[in-house]
Amino acid sequence: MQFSELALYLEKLEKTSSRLEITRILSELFEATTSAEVDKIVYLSLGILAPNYEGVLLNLAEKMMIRTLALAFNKSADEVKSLYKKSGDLGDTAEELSQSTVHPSQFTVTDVYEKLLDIAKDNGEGSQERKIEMTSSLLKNLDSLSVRFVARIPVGKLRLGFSEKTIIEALGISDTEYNIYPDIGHIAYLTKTNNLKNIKPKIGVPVVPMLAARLNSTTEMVAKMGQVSVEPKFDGLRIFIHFKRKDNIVKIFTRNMNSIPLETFPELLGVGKFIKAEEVILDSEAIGIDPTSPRLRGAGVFLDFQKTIQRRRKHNIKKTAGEIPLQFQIFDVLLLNGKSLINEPYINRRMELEKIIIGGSLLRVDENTVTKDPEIIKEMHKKYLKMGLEGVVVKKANGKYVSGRTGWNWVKMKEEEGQSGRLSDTLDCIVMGYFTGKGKRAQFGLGKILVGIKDGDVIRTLTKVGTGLTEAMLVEIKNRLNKLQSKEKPKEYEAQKDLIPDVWAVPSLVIEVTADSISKSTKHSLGLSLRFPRFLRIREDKGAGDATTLGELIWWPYFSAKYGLAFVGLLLPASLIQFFVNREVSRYTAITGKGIWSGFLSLGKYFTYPLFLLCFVNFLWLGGYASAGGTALFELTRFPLSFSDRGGTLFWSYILIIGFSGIFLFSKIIYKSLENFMKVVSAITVLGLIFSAFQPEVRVFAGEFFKYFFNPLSIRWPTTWEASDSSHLVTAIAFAGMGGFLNLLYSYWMKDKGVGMAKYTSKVKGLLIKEEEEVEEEKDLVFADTEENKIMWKGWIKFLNFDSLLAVTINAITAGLTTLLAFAILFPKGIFPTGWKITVVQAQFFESSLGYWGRILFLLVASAFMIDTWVGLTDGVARQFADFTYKVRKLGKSFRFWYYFWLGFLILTSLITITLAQPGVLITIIGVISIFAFVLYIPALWYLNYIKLPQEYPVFIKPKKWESVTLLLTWIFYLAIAAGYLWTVF
DNA sequence: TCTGATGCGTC
DNA sequence: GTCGGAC
DNA sequence: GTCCGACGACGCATCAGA
Repeated sequence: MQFSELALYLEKLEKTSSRLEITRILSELFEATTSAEVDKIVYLSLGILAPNYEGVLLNLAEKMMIRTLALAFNKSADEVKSLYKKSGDLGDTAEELSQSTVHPSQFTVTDVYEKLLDIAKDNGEGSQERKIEMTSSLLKNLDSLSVRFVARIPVGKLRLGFSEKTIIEALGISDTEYNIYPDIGHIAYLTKTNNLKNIKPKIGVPVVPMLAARLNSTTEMVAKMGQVSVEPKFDGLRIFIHFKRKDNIVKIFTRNMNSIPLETFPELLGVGKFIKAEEVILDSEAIGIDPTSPRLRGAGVFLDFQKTIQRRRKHNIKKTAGEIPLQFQIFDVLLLNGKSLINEPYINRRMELEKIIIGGSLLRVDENTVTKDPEIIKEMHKKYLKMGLEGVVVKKANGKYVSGRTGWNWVKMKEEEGQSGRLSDTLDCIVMGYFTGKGKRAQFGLGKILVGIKDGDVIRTLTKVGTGLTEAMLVEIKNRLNKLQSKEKPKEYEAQKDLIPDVWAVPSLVIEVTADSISKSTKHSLGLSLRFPRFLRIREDKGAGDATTLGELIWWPYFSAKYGLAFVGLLLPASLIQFFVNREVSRYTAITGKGIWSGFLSLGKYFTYPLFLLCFVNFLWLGGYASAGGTALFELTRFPLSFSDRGGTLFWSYILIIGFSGIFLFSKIIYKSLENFMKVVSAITVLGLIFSAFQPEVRVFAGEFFKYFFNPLSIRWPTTWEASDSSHLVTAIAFAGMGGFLNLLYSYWMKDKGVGMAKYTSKVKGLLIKEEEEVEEEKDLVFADTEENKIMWKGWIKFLNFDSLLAVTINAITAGLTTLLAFAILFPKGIFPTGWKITVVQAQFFESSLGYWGRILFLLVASAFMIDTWVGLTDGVARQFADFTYKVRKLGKSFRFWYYFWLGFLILTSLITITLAQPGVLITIIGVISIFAFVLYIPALWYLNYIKLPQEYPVFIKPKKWESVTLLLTWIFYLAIAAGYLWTVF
């Protein structure tokens, strides 16, 4: 057949949209074809030269075709490009160009096919030029209509409205043969020559894979499929393994029926050792495993898709295979010892699988749950998401292996019911410009849009979006953007050169976008991008100034990361400034030997009573620390299995609280045991954080990070501000250096440490420790103005400064490191921890550097850290309260009585309050109140230490002038924060 | 020998 | 991979 | 429900050209 004749058919096909009509025309075409050419016609009309698994590639596509057309029709590449922009189709462009030239010779279909095959075969040095020349001479010798279609073939876009399925229908056959012998050209040939007979899957020939439809309602699943098998969905590569023991044949195919050379996955060379059968075809998902993780019962820790895909390579295989070992999650068997299992019910196929697979670190049969209960599907879905997997695949229990996505046999579910993407929040992005569409989209003049996010004053590209747009929306957006059109790139935009849209738009239009996850990007100027982005809607209510900023993309586990770099600059001053408060608190105790509340009380009840009330309310919520520890333990143990996050957290929190309350009973000097325990826990935490921070993936971010860390002046505030944001920010500032009422605890720890005059007062001991002498209220210990005392005083002050500075510095370091890690690890992955998840997510810091055991270690340390904080606070607060009540009302009870009274009260309160809210919320309450506490009591500290005590004690204890200046500045700092907070909230 | 452009294939 | 349009 | 064709990010391979 002359190619020109085929072209007439193709033109007719292109014009018709009805599939019935297309099918009719195709059968007419096949009727008119000889059996010798039918395969070539089929291939060419699909834009291919051979079935995928033969790996015939032209290596000539869009850009090269533009050059080809320029060469063939004597135009400049720019001229071709601009025509292409307009038509959106290189075939149409080629046709248009070819009309002005003569086409001397004619080619048959076979001629064209063979010439293209020659082009495909060429490679090596100079091949690009030769390919272009060959293609160009082919086009020059065809009539214009043929040129249209031949030019489209290399680009792989025939746009005729049909593909394999329709061809099969046109051939008048069922798809069963094609599905197990997916060479459409050969099938057409066999049909034409009446040789198509029943065949079965064959080793070395791929099977068209069965795909999962999507549904995110579990009840619908059960309604459609009845009894189902629920299985994890891994984020790896779909791999078919063909194995024949005789001659040790191993062949591998992908989802698209491409064959992969066995050298790519050397671990499969010896796969026969793990298969108890002579001959099998297995369906599986290959997924990379973290080689540093221990393999518990053979199972490893999964790497993400980006890592796994690196295994698909030709070079450096050995090294990469060591870094990214693959685990094959097997879930189906299609051929077993010569018998096709395709028509067996799924459950039976699985039973066979379990018999023949020797599970280990190479092959593993997916775990599954057979059920009819939508709730159980939901539970499994939740569980697998928690394990870091993609979701679930739900399979009809008695379904056959049906190639393609037809019917409700396999169903996948990624996101929660009712959600549109797996990202926890949708993003509001600024539309930076648009690209003219290709093919069908060309008529709308817009095919996709370039979208970005504000990063300070600059707007950086995040992703292109082209899916999710209806045709009406294409038009709508185009019209809007034309009004916002800008000849040049707006100067606040930053975009790399292969991301220049056809039309720039001034920042104004905001759209809502969703996606599955956030990935690191080298292509987009933001350094991040979206996996599977899709358009949701135009945000009519938002202008460019309201769009999501870079800072809003993360939520620092310690309340700060939500503002990303914008917050970082505040961190260092916020942690260090508390030094001045700590120092005054401890100074008072060192001089008088008394707790700080005694000092406040000496100032009068009208000041102290309200302050105490505030303090009292504040510490009702300290159970938040215990429940944060509980979250970590629940995550670690996953026990009790059936409990929700909340239930499990409460369960472990109660165990922790009750367990650790023992310290109060048995400890000789409570402060000592707390501090020793804390030392160990802190050391592990800090070392782990430092170690994690030195991992290469974190180091990359360090430069950028520290620039902001040490230069608070470069803080860029997020443009949107919600009341809850203010609370988080204020809390972060308060906690950066352990602030608010917590600073007052210093006084009591100093007392127990016996610093200064406190060494002459008694210490609080455990309830069950026999006490020779009752702990009493402190005596008034005033020392004389002697040279000896002066020297002693200098020593105390040195110690106080050192101790306070040490505490503040450690806080600053941990806070800084955690922010860095959040920025480097959580941010790129798009993990925004909230509520119960805060502690758990931080485990990823350790996991990223120390692997599986790092995670375990972190969760253990985190729970220890949190419960220890709770114990420490409960003890300290009980003393504050006891100090206060003992002094205020002489009820005839001892200090020790009041201490244990408040201890009991606080433990009880913790047990109750942790049921009311998540740990994050509880801790936020403490943080916000703390800021106001500073404003109230810093002046009181000043009065006590700078005015009152110098009147009663020797003059040498009077602080220096500049010290009162630092205290004043500190007070102003907190005053400003508190005022700012009130201002944004109200 | 390195880098950018282009193509192809995975999800 | 996601999504919308045509049938 | 089915099929088709718009569109996404990103990793590796190859070739051209500095």
